[in-house]
Amino acid sequence: MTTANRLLAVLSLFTIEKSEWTVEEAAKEIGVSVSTAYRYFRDLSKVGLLDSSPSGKYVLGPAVIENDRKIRLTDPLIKVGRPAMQRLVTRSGSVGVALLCRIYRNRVMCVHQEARVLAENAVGYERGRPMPMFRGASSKVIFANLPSRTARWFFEKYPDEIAAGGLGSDWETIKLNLRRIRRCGVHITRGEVDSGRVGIAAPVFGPDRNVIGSITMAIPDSEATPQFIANISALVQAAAREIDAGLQFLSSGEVVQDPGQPPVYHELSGSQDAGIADASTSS
Amino acid sequence: MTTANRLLAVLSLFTIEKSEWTVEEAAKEIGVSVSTAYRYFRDLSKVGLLDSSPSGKYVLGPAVIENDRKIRLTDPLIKVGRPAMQRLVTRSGSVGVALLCRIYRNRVMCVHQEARVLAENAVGYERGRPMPMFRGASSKVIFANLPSRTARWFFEKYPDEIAAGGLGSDWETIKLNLRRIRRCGVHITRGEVDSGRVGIAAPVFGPDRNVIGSITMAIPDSEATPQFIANISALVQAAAREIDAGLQFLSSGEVVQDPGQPPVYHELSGSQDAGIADASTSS
DNA sequence: TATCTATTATCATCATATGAGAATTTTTGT
DNA sequence: ACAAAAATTCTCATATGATGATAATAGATA
Repeated sequence: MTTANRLLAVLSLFTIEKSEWTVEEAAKEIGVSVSTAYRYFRDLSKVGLLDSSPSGKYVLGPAVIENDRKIRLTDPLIKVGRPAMQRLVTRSGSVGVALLCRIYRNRVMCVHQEARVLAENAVGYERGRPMPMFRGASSKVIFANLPSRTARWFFEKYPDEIAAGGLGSDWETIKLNLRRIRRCGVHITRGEVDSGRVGIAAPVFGPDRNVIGSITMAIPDSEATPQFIANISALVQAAAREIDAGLQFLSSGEVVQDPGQPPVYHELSGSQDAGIADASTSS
Repeated sequence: MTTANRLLAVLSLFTIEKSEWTVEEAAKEIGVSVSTAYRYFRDLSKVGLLDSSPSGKYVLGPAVIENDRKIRLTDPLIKVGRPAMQRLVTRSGSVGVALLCRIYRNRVMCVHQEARVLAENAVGYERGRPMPMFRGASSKVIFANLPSRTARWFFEKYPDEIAAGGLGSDWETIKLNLRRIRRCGVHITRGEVDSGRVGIAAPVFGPDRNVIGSITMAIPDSEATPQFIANISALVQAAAREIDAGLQFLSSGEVVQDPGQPPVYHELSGSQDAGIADASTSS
């Protein structure tokens, strides 16, 4: 265990469950002397990542909020995704919320949301909340598009969670289900994350053509007629292709700007029907 | 320069202006060998604070977003402030946006916003954006309530910015202005941060009775009749006292819960008139 | 004021962070 | 698909500087 690792381990101690740490607690937990723990806390506090509340308790500091703004404004995926998501919401009649998710530590995390009214944004995929890889449209559509050996690795490690997600208990069945989702291009789930909500998700690929995340529309059950779902599915897929293209553009080109609606978006619209047909049967 | 400092310095390299760094750039900037820089980048990436985009560029990583959620859900100030701000917005007729700000590195930063409709939240005090200490109601009301020697220190260091903020050029004048704001209990500015917006701010004090931040209502110019401003001023002050009391309660008591509306809130309502009268003349 | 607690400073010792370069993996161009 | 280039990790000898015990100070509490 190296110095840098220990320092970052201290930062990782701060969780939702235990958000306040004393220096002595942390010292014991990390396995380091109190002197050293004080040094770590001092250095982390100096850059604002920690903040000392009275009585020797420490909590996460304001630099976390500042960094979050930095990432909101500069992160390539979010920068490319935002305008595409805004268009998606508008085209969907401003009902529901658009979610941009990405892979994070063997889980899936929402990194941006767009909606006309944030009022009813009480969606389970809250921004910044790591979610399981095998439940909900946003997650499953990512899982299905992982390289097969990666998916296999997940199966070895989390067979029970995968089964609980309804994807099958043996590798053959799972492989079949994943292929179906992959071929479909879009995946639809009902009430898996939020009861009364339908999720319609499409995978987002990085410049190297690997899945890096997904884009999802979550709409109320009441709106989810087959017709409407069909429309949304097409729109979600289109938005995903926009983002793919935008990322590709960013990684190749030099100029940083809103890529708008790249032409590639229309080229892929032919696969929509097949996708929707499969999607409506995959439940 | 210690190891921990260098590691954190790397993280601090990532700004809005330069959000992508190669290992070699960072190595040169920090003054460390490329080998070491790679170690730093690897360790930071391992915990998700950095993320490698293709072609050797690094950007801030998803752990930043996860940490932001942690702080939203656990930070004492935000936890206490949120319900008070929701009440404030409701009582204000749901026009405008409530801002919770705090001191951060000689500046003022918004850490939480509440509004009925986030649509028109295009407020200059964006969450996570460090703002000057001498412009806008949120900032000035904090500055005015700093310990006098701290205020003095700011004067020595930033005389021009203070003058630009309209607080005076010589220490005597400044001291007078600050005392007026302090006595007032609330401070009102018009169009200092966002044109067409009026800011009404009150200081927030920590358990040790030192200013730690402020709470502000930003309302459209069109709504800002003297009558309405008077009402809002009282509500903002009340919200500030709620937060004070909530923090005091948190630091003394053990149980963590929404403190609701502590009784102390009504005791201070008598000072509203004086505060408003002064405020409307301080412009 | 006096008594805790929290935090910083001091310093000798040795663990380990560092830098240069080789080796390996990944990406890019054709 | 292959070759060239870039990115990243690995290796290792050396001395830098991180560490822990203790003392000193600051700060809170009563």
